[in-house]
Amino acid sequence: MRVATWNVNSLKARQEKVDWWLERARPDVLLMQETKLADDDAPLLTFAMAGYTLVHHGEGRWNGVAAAVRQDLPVSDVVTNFGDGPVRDSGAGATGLDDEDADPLDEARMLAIRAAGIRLVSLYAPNGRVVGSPFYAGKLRWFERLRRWLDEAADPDEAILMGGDLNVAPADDDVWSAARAHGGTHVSAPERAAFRALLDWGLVDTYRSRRGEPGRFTWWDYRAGDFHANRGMRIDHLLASPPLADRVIWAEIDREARKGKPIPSDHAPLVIDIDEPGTPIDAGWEGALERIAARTKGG
DNA sequence: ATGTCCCAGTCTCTGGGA
Repeated sequence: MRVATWNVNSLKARQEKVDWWLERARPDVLLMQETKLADDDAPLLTFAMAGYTLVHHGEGRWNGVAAAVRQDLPVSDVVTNFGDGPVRDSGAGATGLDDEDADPLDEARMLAIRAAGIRLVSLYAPNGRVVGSPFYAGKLRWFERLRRWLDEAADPDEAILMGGDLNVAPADDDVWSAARAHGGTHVSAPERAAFRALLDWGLVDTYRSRRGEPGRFTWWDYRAGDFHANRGMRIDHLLASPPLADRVIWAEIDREARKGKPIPSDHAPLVIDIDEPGTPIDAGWEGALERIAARTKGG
């Protein structure tokens, strides 16, 4: 079982890159964020042609979360926006987040489904902009709502996998420079406490549980050659409940997807393989590609 | 380096967000 999460920074602009990556990595499930599409514009046919069912929760110009699931895996139990009702339309006429009444809990940032016996959640946490700003306060409120949803609607003894752009670098090893992180967000103590509250509930940071090295990031600013200088942050995560976390045999960030033309997203996909305990762990990405190709061929 | 990319509307440029 291969699951990935990727902030695509506009699914419309990135369709070709996403198609390429689905072919490259052949995930069973790809969780996506920042699709920037209304549900009516979700490219269901394009994903169907690639062999995937697309479940989409969007609002238009901003945000938007989705899950692409291998076509032969039935999808059930769809929940959007923590079950709190419809999000607001950010399309024509909307003023965006500058609206004083804007609340990230009214935005398309959460989608849960069940597939392959796993509860899968695609999450796009608010950016927060500047520590102490109303947007930062909204970010922390959103994390409180996420934790409450876990408390009320989920169970750490079941198979649950939460993936997404959480816009938090959990530790200093997860950022090129904690002192220079933009606006001080993503690394502040309250944000890291909000992340830890998810671990306290019972979730495991699957990437960190399998990969100890510092300086491995999922996001790099487009500007100033930050990607090539590896000035980035590890802010996209796959958090698993213990029954799943114990079976994670491999975790990787695919930097290849952040390179080349057409212009990629500013995030790279994070991917994990879940298999029987004791399955040998391949050294790197190419080995994992070979493993998935062999399994695909063998049925 | 105020550095780049996305989007929609004001529409071949601008402004907001990341």
